[in-house]
Amino acid sequence: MDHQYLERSAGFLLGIAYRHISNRFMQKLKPYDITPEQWSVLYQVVSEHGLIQKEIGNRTGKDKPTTSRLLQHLEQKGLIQRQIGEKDKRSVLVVPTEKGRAIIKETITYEMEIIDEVKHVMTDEEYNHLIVLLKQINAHFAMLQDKE
Amino acid sequence: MDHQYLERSAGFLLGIAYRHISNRFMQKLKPYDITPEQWSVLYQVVSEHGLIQKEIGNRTGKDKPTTSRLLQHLEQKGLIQRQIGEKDKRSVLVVPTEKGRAIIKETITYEMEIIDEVKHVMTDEEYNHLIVLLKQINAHFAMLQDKE
DNA sequence: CAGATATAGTTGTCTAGGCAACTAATTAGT
DNA sequence: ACTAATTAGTTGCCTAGACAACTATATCTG
Repeated sequence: MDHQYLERSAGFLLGIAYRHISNRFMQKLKPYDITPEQWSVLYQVVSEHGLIQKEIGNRTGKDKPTTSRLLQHLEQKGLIQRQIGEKDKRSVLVVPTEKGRAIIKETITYEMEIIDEVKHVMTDEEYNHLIVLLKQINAHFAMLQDKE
Repeated sequence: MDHQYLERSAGFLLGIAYRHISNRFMQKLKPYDITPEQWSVLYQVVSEHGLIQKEIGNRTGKDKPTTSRLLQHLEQKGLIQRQIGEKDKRSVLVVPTEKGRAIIKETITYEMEIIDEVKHVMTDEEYNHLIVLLKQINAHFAMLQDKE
């Protein structure tokens, strides 16, 4: 049994890379009392006003319970507000607070720094290719899920 | 604020891809009562007899507490055994049980199936390139950690 | 050799996320 | 219009993982 085998496994390497990048971002976000996952959700809320939770989950690749609880945390921290949908009363519309907007504005540069760090070990062209490949992987597995 | 921005973020897309692949593997492993993360640790234990926990953590990209608890789970399931190092009594040597070996042998094809699925949305050349890029990212961030 | 430092591992606490079970509101089907 | 099926969201339970604090052994240094 060759222990090097996993070194050729995309899933395995992807997990390690994700944890590295997430941890790096977390370090930078420490002064703002927000985690990378909370950041990605808050980012969506700030970028489009009044999204429903389902759509936020879709855009961030998170399931309903995870989205629900991340939003609970963001609400407790006073970064978002939730209101019941007027048209569809099952849904919850999410809007950012001023504090929420401010945090994204102040921290967006850190996210860009992470991208720059990744780009340090490859060419721009390679980075773009990486993005394309990751999107293709995500589209493929998202499709598989929907089929069920 | 453009919500499409995160669509260009490697860290963000990496997280989604990792979760997709991990979930897919988890489905396939369900009959064997083992998770993808436990699998990756067990795989290392099977591939090299008598590794210490630290080394297993290094090879799987996991920290000490995570490795410790994953091995606790594997031990409870009777897939590995732990023994105190003879030379260095701080360390714990990990060896697989017959049951542990058997599970890896029976499930290695599922891991290969996942790789094949990923390869369905790209060429072999692109897959190889993806692996190289991920390794470069991992090497970069691993280096940053060691510096501290 | 003694005291300081480093290393291997464990445990506690918290967040993220997967799954299942649940409520409440909406839409389909007859 | 009424029941059935679907959809949005929440909660509980479990695993993974980040961090800090801790124990115990090993190594380094004066």
